[in-house]
Amino acid sequence: MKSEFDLHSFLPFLMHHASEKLSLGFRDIYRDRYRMTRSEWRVLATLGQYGALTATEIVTHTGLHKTKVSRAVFSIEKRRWLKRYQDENDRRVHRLDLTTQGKSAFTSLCEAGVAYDRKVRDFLGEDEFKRLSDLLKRFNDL
Amino acid sequence: MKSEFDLHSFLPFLMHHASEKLSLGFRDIYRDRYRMTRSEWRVLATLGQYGALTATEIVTHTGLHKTKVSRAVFSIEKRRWLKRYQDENDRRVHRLDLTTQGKSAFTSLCEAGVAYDRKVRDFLGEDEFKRLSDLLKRFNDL
DNA sequence: TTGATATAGTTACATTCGTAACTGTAATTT
DNA sequence: AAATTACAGTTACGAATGTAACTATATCAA
Repeated sequence: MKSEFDLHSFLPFLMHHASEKLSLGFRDIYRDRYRMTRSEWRVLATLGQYGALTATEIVTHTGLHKTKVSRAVFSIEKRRWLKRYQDENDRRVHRLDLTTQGKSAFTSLCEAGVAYDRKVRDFLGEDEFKRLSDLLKRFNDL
Repeated sequence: MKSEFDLHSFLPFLMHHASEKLSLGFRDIYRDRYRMTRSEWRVLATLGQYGALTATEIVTHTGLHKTKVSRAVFSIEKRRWLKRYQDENDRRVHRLDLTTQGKSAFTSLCEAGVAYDRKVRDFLGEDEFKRLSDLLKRFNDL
């Protein structure tokens, strides 16, 4: 069958491959160290970085589906890595805040993240790394 | 909490976002047109492009997990878009080949793929598009 | 006020996924 | 050739996912 279409040069395919390779490399770390899922890692990282947030704010920051956030929050709470505080003005809302344990897990994974980042930078080279980051950011506007 | 780590500049995160944006844009097409999943689309595209293959060869080409391929093949077969032919020399193996209907679905999606590709090219600009493709390909060696 | 609409977050359900175990066949070793 | 090992592909099962429906609360409009 003849065609001008080639799956292996199709950008969604290429991008997905690269993305999986990259994500799984880091996932091994948080999975092996803490048995965390990707959603959990992202929620932890967001709370670690921005401090106390509501679930909806986490959705905004991460782009995760709200059910994923809900479940991730529940499971992080079960580990006693975060606590909920009911908002006084709006009782639908819970402010979510990492506990000391949660913060220390976050710190530990941040270090791993920085190391992983360095590894990728070295692999691509600093210029290419920067170029790729900039290109990827453009997709927010697609 | 202070840290040199920033989730929003973390390459796995950036890449995953861009990848989802890109993949879902095209997924809408094959999902709405044929109610296909991503695995099914990839299997179809691979068979369309390379002609008759075995399931293992599809795994090699696509990087899909073999259970995904097995299920996708089954479901494409159910639509009568492919037929199996048992290999004469090795009875474990099935040669998978698209039917006329399968080929015509492939052709139709190829056209959509080319159009989508053009849209992304226009968005990024030809040079940047090329640069991005090349960068992504490097991740195969990571 | 009351009724309608919107929002925060959770839950139920059906679908999809990955791991591991399995079946059947082929290749290799003894 | 019998026993072992390797491989193609499928299936069972538990975990994760997305959609849609739901609960509770807040906001808006009449």
